Amino acid sequence: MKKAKVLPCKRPYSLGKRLELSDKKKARILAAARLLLEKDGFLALTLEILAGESGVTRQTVHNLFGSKTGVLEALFDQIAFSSGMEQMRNVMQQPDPDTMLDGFIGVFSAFWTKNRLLFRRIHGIAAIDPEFGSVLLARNQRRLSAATRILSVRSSKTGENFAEQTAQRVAVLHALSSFEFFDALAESCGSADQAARLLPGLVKKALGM
Amino acid sequence: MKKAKVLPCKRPYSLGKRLELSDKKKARILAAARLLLEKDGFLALTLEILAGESGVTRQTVHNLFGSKTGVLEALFDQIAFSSGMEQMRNVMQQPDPDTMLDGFIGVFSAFWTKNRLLFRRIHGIAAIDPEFGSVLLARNQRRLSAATRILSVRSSKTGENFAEQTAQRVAVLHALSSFEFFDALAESCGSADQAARLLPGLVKKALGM
DNA sequence: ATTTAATTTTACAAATTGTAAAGTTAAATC
DNA sequence: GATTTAACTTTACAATTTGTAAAATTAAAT
Repeated sequence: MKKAKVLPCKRPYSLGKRLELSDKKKARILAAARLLLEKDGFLALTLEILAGESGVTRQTVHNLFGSKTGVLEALFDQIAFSSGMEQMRNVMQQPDPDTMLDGFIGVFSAFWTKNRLLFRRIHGIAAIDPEFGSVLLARNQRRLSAATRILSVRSSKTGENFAEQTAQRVAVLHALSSFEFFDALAESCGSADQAARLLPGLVKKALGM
Repeated sequence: MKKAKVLPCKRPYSLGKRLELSDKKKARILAAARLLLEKDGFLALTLEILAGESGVTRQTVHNLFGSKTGVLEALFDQIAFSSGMEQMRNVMQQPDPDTMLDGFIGVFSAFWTKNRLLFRRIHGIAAIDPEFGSVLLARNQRRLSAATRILSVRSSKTGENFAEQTAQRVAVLHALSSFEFFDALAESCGSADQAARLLPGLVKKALGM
């Protein structure tokens, strides 16, 4: 005789501790993904290895992130929204545009330094995979609008209000504060710290300040 | 009765026309690889599709290039050693360092402009795959030594012979003449041509000239 | 004790890269 | 023109990896 399958009458159920555990696993997976990505690169990072390093099964990775690129997008979001970037708030509230500019450069130098290898991989993925590339555009956009604001405020304060020149300066500042340039400069200098020391003066000279 | 298999007594054989045909196929494959790479990126480029577009079988691609990355390395070599770069000879033979510098910037601006999408992909692959990354280092090295020469000659002519400052300038010039910076600047400006127009002045200001 | 849902286990399909062998074809040589 | 040579194709197969799906397990919530 079959056991009659009882129809589940829905009962309220809050996740509580189970959600905590799940979040911890998510965090472990992202941490492992970061290490593996930095160490061996995107091609060598398989979900099998990632799951093994995280202490879960491959299917759990799928359940939590949907796909391989899903893991990377989550990792990118985690980095972008947390460590180091919250200081941009303060920077953008400074009254003096020169102080803003220094803060802007400083925050991004620190950010690129801290996450250099990871961003190199992530930008690499964006460069080879147009679909993933769109993920980065939003971030770039925010840096662009910050650069625009800084230079607009400055040009209105100094009175030199040529729209064209400001647009050109914005482009230059945006390019000089990009990860790509920072990484290239750090490579040329021999260290990210040296690049961070060089950058502020370089930017000012390039902007003609 | 079996046909006795005749032992091949080696006879001289020069490839002649067959080599030509083979080279044409190679060229067709590389051309198709470039288009596909630029259009859809590295992940979407499969050997199956590449073979189809080139009018050969997948195994022929393997025979000619060994592997997928083999195709890319061959493509990279083809670009790096041919189109546009031969002008660097002339540039480096100029007597005046300022002329050299202008030529240096000009040649690379044109080179990056011409191969922008392709280099974006190639640098992307290098960024995600450490093994492939080493392929780019040699090229970067040649640009670095050119930058070093230009600035050394210049500092010895102007008399300002501080080794430290020259080293710093070399690093800056190397970073400002990198593909990564050019691509970022072109993105900010809206076009590669505009970036190419901006770059010479920017470099001079950044180098304090 | 029962219900719930996260996680694991297990199984499978599809795509892709890579390898290998036999057969085909056309150029080069005699 | 017949034979040799090697590029190329055809065909087949193995390995890896991603992605999907269902049942079984487990531990938390009720």
